[in-house]
Amino acid sequence: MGSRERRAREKEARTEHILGVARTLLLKKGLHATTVNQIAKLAELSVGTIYLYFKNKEDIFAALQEEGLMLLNQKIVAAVSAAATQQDKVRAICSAYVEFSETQSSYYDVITYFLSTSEQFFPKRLKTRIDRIGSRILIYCSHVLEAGIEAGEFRKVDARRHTIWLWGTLNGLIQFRKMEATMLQKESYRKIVQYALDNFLDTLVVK
Amino acid sequence: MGSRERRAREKEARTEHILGVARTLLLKKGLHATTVNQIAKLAELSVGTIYLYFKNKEDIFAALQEEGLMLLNQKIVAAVSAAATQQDKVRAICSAYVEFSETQSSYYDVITYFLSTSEQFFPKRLKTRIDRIGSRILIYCSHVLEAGIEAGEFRKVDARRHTIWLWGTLNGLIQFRKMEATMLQKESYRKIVQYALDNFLDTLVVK
Amino acid sequence: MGSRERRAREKEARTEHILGVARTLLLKKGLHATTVNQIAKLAELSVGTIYLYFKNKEDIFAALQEEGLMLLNQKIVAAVSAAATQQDKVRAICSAYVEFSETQSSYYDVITYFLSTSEQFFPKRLKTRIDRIGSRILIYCSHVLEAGIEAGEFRKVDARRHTIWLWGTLNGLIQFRKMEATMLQKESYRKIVQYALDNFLDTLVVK
Amino acid sequence: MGSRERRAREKEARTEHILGVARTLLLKKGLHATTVNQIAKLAELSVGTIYLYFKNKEDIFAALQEEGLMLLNQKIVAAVSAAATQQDKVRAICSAYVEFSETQSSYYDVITYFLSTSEQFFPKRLKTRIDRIGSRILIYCSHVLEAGIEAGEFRKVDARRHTIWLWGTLNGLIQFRKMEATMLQKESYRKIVQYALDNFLDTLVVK
DNA sequence: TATGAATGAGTCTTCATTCAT
DNA sequence: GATGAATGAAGACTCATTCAT
Repeated sequence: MGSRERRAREKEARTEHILGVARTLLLKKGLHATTVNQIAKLAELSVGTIYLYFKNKEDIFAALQEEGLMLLNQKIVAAVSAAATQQDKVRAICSAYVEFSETQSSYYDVITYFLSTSEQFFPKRLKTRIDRIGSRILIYCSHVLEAGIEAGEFRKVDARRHTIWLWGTLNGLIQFRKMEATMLQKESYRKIVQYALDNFLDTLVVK
Repeated sequence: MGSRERRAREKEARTEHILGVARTLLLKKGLHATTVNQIAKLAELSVGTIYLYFKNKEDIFAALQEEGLMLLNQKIVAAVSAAATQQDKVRAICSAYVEFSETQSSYYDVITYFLSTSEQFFPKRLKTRIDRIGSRILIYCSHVLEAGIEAGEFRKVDARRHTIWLWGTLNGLIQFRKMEATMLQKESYRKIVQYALDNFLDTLVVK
Repeated sequence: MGSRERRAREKEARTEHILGVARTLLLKKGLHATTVNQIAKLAELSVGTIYLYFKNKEDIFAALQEEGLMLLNQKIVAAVSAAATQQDKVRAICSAYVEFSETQSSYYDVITYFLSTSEQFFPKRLKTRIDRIGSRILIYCSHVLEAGIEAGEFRKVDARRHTIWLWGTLNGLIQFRKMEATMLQKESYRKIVQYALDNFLDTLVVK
Repeated sequence: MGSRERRAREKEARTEHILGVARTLLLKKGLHATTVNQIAKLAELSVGTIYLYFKNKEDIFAALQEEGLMLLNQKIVAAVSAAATQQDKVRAICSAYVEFSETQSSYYDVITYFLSTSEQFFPKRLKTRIDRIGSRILIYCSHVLEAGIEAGEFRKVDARRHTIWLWGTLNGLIQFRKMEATMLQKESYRKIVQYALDNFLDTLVVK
């Protein structure tokens, strides 16, 4: 009987579908302005059905966030493995991150949306679960720097702090994308990121 | 007649008062949980009166943001003038910024709250007005770098880009404060900021 | 300024009005089937207005109950003072109680409705407040029996227990009114009450 | 073929099973909070199946009530047959009733739940069917009193009315159990029942 | 100017019932 | 017979905004 299997697959497909719609709405209208009724309508489902797949409105968005962080993690790991030198690995991380913020912009926005949403919406329970995934990524990137140091390719910096610095920088600069037209005066934020990365590597690479 | 004057002054005082209350509530409860009725009650005014001074709930929070940016601008200018060397001026900017984000955390949060809130809450009209104030600050900081370059104290970097890089970094790292307990593993984000600044200056200062 | 006064009076009138509508609906449809929307509609008010006068659906019905118990208390006290002999006072209590259950049947039903609604709907807080009013009535009735005993009109019974017995009996029998057509086979429950009271007094009065 | 038989037996067993679950839930959570989905889950059946055995949610609870009254009837008959004197038979009825209200409190509550629920939940059709079973119990008890009168053990009272009085009293007092902590001031309601019964028998027994 | 009672559309969530498989 | 996913009307409650006083 593939019936049970088919059911399971359909269930997952439906879940994905709802999540997709929710993501779209969240990013178009923001967290609070996105209502369950809207999600239902856009998903062409009844409200009740939404609640069959998710316990809560909260649950929907938490799922979205986890999904996003997982995906980011994968992208970074993949990018790093494809790179040869340690310096290239660092560049790869940045590219992966920036690219993720663009191609998966919906996910990226959801993540930062909640990063900056201090405990107001999410209960601690969900917050920490998500922070943990973030930590995993952080540790992974630190390892890359450490490897570079051990390989003699990088100077003996504080790997952890350097990583946090890099990450903060990326987050901060990516946020400026929304201001390309105004504050950046039409200069592509990507060029700024590239500029920052080059300078960052200057502090790191042994010459 | 000083009567008209007095009235104008009273009007402004009232406006300030409402804004103060709104800020308090916004930061305690978040944007959505702050209701006009609450503002009215805490301000010991009637709801109607609030609408006499502000067209909208939206308007209240936009005013809050402008106020905040103005204040930030002042702080930075003051900090810079107090510093002697160009390097100190840069350090002063950072301190001022981080301090502002802590001591005037209410204002800082309001600013970033909306910075990261893509057109969700504010109509474009308000957004650009705010970006413009941001630009002014940016330009001011660029001038400090340029002055340092001209003085031979700094290397011939791209002042504008270096400034944006710095600002992005600061913003990004300040956001991590919320994660001191989790992702930063109890390390003070301030130390991270210091670490980043030292490294940043390494890319800038002529040795 | 009678303005503030008038406001207060209007406010109370409105409250009464809502309570009246709520009572009507509660008794016609039961607690759960009575919705705030219905109350609003029947009261020709908007839902929001209902919530201006009552914090909760719960609050509405609690108010109803207290009102009812207060009224009952008054009726009993009045009836007792009008009676001459102790025996007459006891009869007066019963009459008052039964009459209350008929003429103020709405109130009576609300009271017993909640008496029998074990903590499911009301939080303890409200339950005990109401029980307290009930206790007051109970004590008052006990005093009548005690007075009769002291006057040598009644036998030396346990006044408190005799009172509870009487009250239980009345409650139990009044409940049968709903079954006049079926279980009582068309005999008026009032006659049954009369019969019970006569026999009850036989256990009490010194002959 | 025993097949048809077996099927009938299985059907009945299933019905009993559902009823059992429904009773459990009803008493744990109250009528309104008990949902058909819950019943299905606890019964390890699908919702659809529930609707195969019962037309309605209403139907389930009506069946529950009938079951309960049947059981009560049995208990009373059994208790009476075990008693020797007529007085003991009356005491036996009371004990049986009070005990039923305690040990089978689930059933008792269901019965009174709906007794006091004027046509709110049940359509007349169901109400009268239930009243009829109640009547049967009433008549049976009357017979006990009549037998006592005929035996010269009881005074020549109106057997029917005396029975209703007794029953009303029991019901009324049992309701007070919920108020042991408050209105009864920690005195066991059972003692009150005993007290009432003793006094009741005083009006009945020939001395 | 100032008030604050009133509005009502809109929020999240529940649940009895149906029906295709 | 049995399943359980899907429905959608209905529930309690909120809140930005208006307007008669």
